[in-house]
Amino acid sequence: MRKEDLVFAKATSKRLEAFEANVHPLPGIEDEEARRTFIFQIVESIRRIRFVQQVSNRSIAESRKDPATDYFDPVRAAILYKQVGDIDEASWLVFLFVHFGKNVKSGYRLIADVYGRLGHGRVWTWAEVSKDPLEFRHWLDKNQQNLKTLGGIHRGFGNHRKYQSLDAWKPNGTGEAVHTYISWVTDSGGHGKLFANALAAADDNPEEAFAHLYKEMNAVRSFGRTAKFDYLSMIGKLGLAAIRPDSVHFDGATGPVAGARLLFSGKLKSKGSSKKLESLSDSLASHLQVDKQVIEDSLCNWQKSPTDPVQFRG
DNA sequence: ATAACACGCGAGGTGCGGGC
DNA sequence: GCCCGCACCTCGCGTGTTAT
Repeated sequence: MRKEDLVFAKATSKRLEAFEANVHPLPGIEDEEARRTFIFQIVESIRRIRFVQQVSNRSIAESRKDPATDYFDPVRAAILYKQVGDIDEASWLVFLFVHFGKNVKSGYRLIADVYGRLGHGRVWTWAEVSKDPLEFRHWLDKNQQNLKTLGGIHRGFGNHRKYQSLDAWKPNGTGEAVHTYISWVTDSGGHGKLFANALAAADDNPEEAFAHLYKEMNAVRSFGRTAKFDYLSMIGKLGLAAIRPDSVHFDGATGPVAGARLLFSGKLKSKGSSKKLESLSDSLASHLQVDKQVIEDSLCNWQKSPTDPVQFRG
């Protein structure tokens, strides 16, 4: 661990003790090994979540926007578009990033080849795709097989999206997800207005606006708990809207809930509603002075091996 | 050795019914 | 009405096994 991480780990340790004394016991980390591992996971989560901000502060090559090159990176591309004030294109890239994810083997190849129409000239920019979503779906339908295997190159979804289908017409396929996303956004008149409306409804409270959008985003087909949370968190981190997770949002989660169960009850199997675990986790985030996403993320990773610090992969 | 195949599974999603 | 738990669905991936 780097020096500043150690300083932070020490502070976190103190705050955990205060939480145990004043709010709720943490039987899951009574064991010293488990406690060290949990703190380690928090440090790791913060590092990953800060990564986006750090990248934003460095200069980014223009080729990151180009799906025809190996440099294509949807997050860096989104940062570049945001820097020139193109909120629509930046947010659209965040959507693609969350929908397809980053595959362990093929990286962003699937996003690049959907966004870049398999290298056939034009790009499915927000302007193009939102103008005629049906045209996109027909293109997707025609290129199902090509997207999967053209040139002997495998293109896959990321681990978080392993249940997602590339299908253009199925209710839970990519076509429907893209189409419902476009409708959701254009119904408000674009991303800028969509986010502005949410902030206005929330009196500019970043957490309330997040909660508002989290509910609204049910309109996007196949975007469940994880995708909504990741999308809106990323929109916030990139500064595309001044929003921030209001809660760990445990509704329908498995991994993070298991982590919370273990932390707050000491057992993986125990009674106790996920609503209760959710509010305890939210409270923990506040006490540790970290973003809700940090707790959500670290609980999930910690629970996989509670006494053994494993570096996050994939 | 490499490809084709089979199988179990997962930081998931949706819908429904029961309990409060 | 909210919240919970459950059953059932989904689909590509990793892993191991069998066929070339």
